[in-house]
Amino acid sequence: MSLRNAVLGFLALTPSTGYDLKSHFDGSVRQFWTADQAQIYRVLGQLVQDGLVTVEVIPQPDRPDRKVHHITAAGLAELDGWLASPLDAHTVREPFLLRLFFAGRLGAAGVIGLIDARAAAAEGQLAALTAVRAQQPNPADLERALRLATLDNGIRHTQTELDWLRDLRGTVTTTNTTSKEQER
Amino acid sequence: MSLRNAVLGFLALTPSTGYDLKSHFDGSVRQFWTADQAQIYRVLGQLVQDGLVTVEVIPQPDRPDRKVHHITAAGLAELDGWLASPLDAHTVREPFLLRLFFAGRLGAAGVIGLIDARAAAAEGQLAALTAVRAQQPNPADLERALRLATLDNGIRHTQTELDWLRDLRGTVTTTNTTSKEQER
DNA sequence: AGCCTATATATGTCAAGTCTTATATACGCG
DNA sequence: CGCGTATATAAGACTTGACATATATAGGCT
Repeated sequence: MSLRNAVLGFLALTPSTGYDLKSHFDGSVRQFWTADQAQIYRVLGQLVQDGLVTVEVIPQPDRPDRKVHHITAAGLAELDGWLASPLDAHTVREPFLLRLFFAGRLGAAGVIGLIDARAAAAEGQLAALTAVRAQQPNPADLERALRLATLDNGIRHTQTELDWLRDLRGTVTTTNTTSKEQER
Repeated sequence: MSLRNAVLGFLALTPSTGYDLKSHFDGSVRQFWTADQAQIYRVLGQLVQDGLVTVEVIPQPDRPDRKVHHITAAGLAELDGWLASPLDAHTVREPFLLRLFFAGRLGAAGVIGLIDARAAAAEGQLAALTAVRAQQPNPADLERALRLATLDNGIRHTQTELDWLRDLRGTVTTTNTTSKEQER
């Protein structure tokens, strides 16, 4: 359901083809939302049927015609309705935490391996995000400020994850040592 | 696919019925993983078919018989394989960030409303998590340390979210003021 | 010469998860 | 006395999303 609204959101910014939309998703919201290409086209079809979007066909000689989708007044209304609707408690899915929860079986060494792998991934992501962040100019308006904020959110949470991993690594080492000593 | 492994993980801790498993999911990993009751039963069926789990039927006079599921050696092997497998980059879904990305249309006042709603939810969650955390004894072994760590992860990220929201609130107010002054 | 990528849309299939309903009994609350 | 909750399992319908594949051309890389 959010994909539908996200597509409306992008179309409110600028009319786009399905192909364009896929680029927009991959380019600017990838870190907190992904969209499947096939799903985008299906959603566009629904939006047209529902009268929230109109299609302008731009013929191209060599390639498939561009079907540029424009948001309608009804579409904007639905978008605004979504933006202003109450927040629904969304169910988080963190596969890493799930694994960690059961990872005691691996023993301390195995857990350290998991932690380090996770930390490496987080370091990479932090580097990528800060690199993107460094290229951003100071936001001139609210819209840009918000987009920048979503980026900062990712950076802060990634940093928090790294901090937590560092502390956990220490704890696991200590706990393991203690446990070994108890065995003696 | 993770649900399958999580079920194996719980069964490795203690034999359980589908009903028990639902309670375990809701009770201890709810904050980072959810499981649908119907899905749990379907997964249990698959695990039995695959020989990773055996069923012990305990008749009950009044109620439906308890079908206690026990993990097999093959099941433990599969669990360990999962625990030690490389981490797959999981796609994050943050509906709030998606909304914020497009929320410029709402104007500063509307965005502040979104931020405050999110902050209220996060405050509530932080209170709930810290309350649970306060009841936990110091972990005696690795398994308990890891479970406590997943709780700490939630607390830290929730705190980070609150910090970010506070800063964002300030930024939105400032940006809005600047923008208004520019309009004059 | 062959392969990959980019541009552009579309269908088919499958897996996974969500929601609803069904069946049975017992206990506590108002 | 009815309603919700707890105990227990299970099937059905439905939605979403993920992945593969098809079509068509052009340009660049190896």
